Amino acid sequence: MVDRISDGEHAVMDVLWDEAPLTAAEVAERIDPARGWSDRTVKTMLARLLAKGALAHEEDGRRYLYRPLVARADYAARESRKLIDRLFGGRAAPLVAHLAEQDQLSPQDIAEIEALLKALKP
Amino acid sequence: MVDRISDGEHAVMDVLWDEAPLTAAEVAERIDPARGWSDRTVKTMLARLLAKGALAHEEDGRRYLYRPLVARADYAARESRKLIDRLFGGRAAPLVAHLAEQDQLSPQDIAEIEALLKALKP
DNA sequence: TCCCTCCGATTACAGATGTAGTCTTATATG
DNA sequence: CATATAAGACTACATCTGTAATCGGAGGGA
Repeated sequence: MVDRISDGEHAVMDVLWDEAPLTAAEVAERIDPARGWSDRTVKTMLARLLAKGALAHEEDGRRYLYRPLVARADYAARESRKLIDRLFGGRAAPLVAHLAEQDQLSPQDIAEIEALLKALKP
Repeated sequence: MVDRISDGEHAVMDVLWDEAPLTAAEVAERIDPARGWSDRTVKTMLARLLAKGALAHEEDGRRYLYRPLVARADYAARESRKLIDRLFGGRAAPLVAHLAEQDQLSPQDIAEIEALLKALKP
């Protein structure tokens, strides 16, 4: 049911992934001010996310409390897979290789990833 | 100038990243048949990619030869960075951690990445 | 020479997206 | 009690995308 979360919708999900449930007004307060959104825009995003099943809402007096229905990790997994499929032939290693070539890995990143991989090995 | 390459446009870029220059008809032949596109659709994509500066074309008699202006690696870098910024707080290590947790790394991936990282270290 | 065909250019049109504005209704306040 | 507000519901509208169809001109065959 949750087809695709657009970039704008993602900003709303981000807020609710950090803290939920929240009212529409509370979500609007927490949206990255850099977007310069009016609260109407936030309400539109909430309505669209509800319609596509990414959020649930429960009544709280005469307003709603919104809560995510998709987990951030699930969404991240889907998006990562799409990127890897589209750009790296479906395999993760070329993505890491790519990041490495582009110097997008700090020494700290490298250390962390090595530790991770070590832990993964049988 | 190359703002965003949509999913459909990406299918066309993929063909031209593999082989260029090509005529519109040649691109159409090479598009993944799974898309079921008419050649009109391919022409539309070519026109849009031209307009947004992702392709160049040169005349060849009464038709054009198209070639990419953005490199696949550059595009991959931009898209990877966007994903990492949006979903992983701008750091690559959590992405790899995430792939690991989701069992999206095969033993071969792990071996390859380890070798890569080893080579990166001073 | 005249028409058919193949190409690019232009136009179409519905659904998604960004970005709100207006309508309706149920409280809260004077 | 009457009315101003504030929430959600519905509507708006331009742009981007997917997916073509149509128009107009240049070459090639009859």
